[in-house]
Amino acid sequence: MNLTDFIRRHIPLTPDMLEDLLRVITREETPAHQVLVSPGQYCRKLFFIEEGLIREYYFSMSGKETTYRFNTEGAFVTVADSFLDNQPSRYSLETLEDSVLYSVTLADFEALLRKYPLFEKLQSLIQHQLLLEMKDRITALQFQTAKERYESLLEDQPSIFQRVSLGHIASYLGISQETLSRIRSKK
Amino acid sequence: MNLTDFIRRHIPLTPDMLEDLLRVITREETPAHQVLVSPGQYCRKLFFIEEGLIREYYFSMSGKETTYRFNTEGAFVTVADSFLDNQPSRYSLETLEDSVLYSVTLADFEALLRKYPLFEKLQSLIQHQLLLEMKDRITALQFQTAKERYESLLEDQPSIFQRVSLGHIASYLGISQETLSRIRSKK
DNA sequence: TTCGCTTTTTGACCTTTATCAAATAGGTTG
DNA sequence: CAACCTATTTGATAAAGGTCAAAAAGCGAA
Repeated sequence: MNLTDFIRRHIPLTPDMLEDLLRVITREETPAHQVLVSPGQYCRKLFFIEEGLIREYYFSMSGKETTYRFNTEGAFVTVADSFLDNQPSRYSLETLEDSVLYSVTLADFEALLRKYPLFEKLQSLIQHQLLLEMKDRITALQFQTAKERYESLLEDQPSIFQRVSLGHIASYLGISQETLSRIRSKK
Repeated sequence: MNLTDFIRRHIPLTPDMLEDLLRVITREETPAHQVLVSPGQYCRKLFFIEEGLIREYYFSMSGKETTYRFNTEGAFVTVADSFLDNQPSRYSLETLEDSVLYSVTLADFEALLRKYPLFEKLQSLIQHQLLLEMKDRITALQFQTAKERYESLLEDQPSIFQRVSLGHIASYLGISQETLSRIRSKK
């Protein structure tokens, strides 16, 4: 999924807009298992995934690692709290596959928004999707069983199971790897 | 906490802005245990709580009720997915105490944003706080124990325990009321 | 103060999930 | 193919939390 195609799905891109957009975005090819952001660092970029997979994760006080979210082709990714508020990140980002990414800095993105208010439509679209997804996630973690959450993920992002190791998926679901393995074998 | 005072904390309010603001907001005094939004309804208002407490909750397929969030004085409240995307709400809102609320419709709020771009600062402030809070909540539900989540709530919103019944708090924490009661007694 | 209602606590038991350890399966490289 | 490394599964046991039922505590109204 190409970034400009993606944008065109939601807003019409004039030649001027496209030119200014291309001026501020950077294309980068990143190998698998590359850490893009570590705890304490500033996440200064908003990424768009043209190809590949990025995992956002978190270290608990005990050093245990938990997957916060998987992002695949067509997704915008950043460590929101760090990027938006210019704070050191508590989360990490890493590629789990060879990836093709586009990135833009906050300043450039905001300049784009000011020059072409139409981009705000795109921004609010992304924000609203994110918000809805987070709400669903919270209610799921609150009252669904591990098996139900597993089945939801299987339905929503089936490809994840081919692309990501069980341990990462288990921590995303909030359960241990062994429990996930047992849920799977009973099907 | 007064709405205009709240706003003044973050952005300077000119007399013009204030006048236009007052023109679009409605003050309402709502008794306790009043349902403001039910599933299937459209949530057309953004509320500001001057006084009182609003609970946002959710019915699972089995009819079980889960508290999604508590909101108190100084908070902006709405059913985000319904308000922003003009969809029927899957969540409910109810007052748990006699409350003094201010409300504004989406159209009026957007008109205000267009006329005074400074209000965007307020908007993004609210959105960012919400986002951060939701992220924390997700990671907490993912890998913290019930006791740890209880302790976090006790630290972040101690007054909730004086104001809300245990059942509501338990579902907010993702545990049964009995478990919460046992956690409390062991302290 | 007592009755009735609601909320919270307690007890017994059961289910789910975590943890630790070991076995197995899969893949990669020499 | 063999050796090695990593990921996944399996088994045994323990801990956490759920469920159901009943008791106790709070609280308002008569």
